[in-house]
Amino acid sequence: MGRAPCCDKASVKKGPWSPEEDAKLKSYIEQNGTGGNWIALPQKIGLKRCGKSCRLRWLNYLRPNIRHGGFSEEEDRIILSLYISIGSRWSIIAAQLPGRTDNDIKNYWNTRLKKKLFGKQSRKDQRQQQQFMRQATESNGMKQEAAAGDATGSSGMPAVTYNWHHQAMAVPVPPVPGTTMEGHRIGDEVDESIRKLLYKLGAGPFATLPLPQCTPPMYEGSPSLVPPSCTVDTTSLNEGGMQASSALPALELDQSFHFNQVKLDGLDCLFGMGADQSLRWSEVSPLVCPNNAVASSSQGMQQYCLVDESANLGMK
DNA sequence: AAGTACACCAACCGCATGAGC
DNA sequence: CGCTCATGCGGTTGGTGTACT
Repeated sequence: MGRAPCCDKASVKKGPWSPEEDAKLKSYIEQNGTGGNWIALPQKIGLKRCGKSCRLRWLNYLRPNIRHGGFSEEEDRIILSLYISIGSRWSIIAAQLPGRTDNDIKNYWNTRLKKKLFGKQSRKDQRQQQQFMRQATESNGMKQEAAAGDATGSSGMPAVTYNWHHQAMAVPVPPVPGTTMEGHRIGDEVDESIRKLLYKLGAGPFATLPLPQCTPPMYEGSPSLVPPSCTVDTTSLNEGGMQASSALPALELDQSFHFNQVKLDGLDCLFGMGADQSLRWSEVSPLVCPNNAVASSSQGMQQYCLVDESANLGMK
């Protein structure tokens, strides 16, 4: 026995929204709000749409201050950082990017960012790269430094490539750790309720954005480099195991990492586990941890410093 | 020029959860 | 305490436009 449908599918219109429908929905909500009942809303305004569909349309397109497309490097970085710490919880990630919707971020991740990160270039990107290389060849006789110079992405040229392997190293490191393009620390933007939600959801110590806290593999056990409560030696991940220092309750840590292991399926290579070992922490770190871009990679120990948020949240 | 492949993204679907009764 | 219903969320699909062969 299946679940009862949320609306009568036979009498409900599906597919793309027309401008008239958009206008109806938008003007009604702007004047009256949703009334706390999405199911009843389409009937009230004479739309032959499912309530869920109305809600989605409003949240993703009609709501004020929605931005589409044109993700910045900074946004890329935030998305990646959050994805690494909490997985595919797009609504939470979206909450950190004003004007972005979870659907937008999800689409962006699935269609572009993932490829960018794992080195699979889209044809568009390949073309951009080829075009650039042609131009460079024509004008400069293929001078290497010309390409390297533009790789920063700061000149109006398309970045030399969107291939993550190149770009990660090319991403300019912001002057202030964890600073967004508007000059706010990301941590400052985190709504308290979201923090609580993250904690509740099992993100636990991950509830703090990793940007300011993560430490590159060059760390070799110096306590002075470790922010308070707990650390995780991810070298054990390479052995298929997980160990934690005593400061973090083992169960919680296990759950957190179980969650992340599941959710991060496909990100294995970030930890040197994947078949494609071409991605190294030194390449990832500038993107994930701009403040720690120093990473000289080869020492093997990937150290995440986890801040116990529970005290901050008044949960202890 | 036509057919095919690919990229992108809007929208749908179904599950999980919480609120209300 | 259990049921029902509405909402929110993440995964997936389908349509459309564009590039390639």
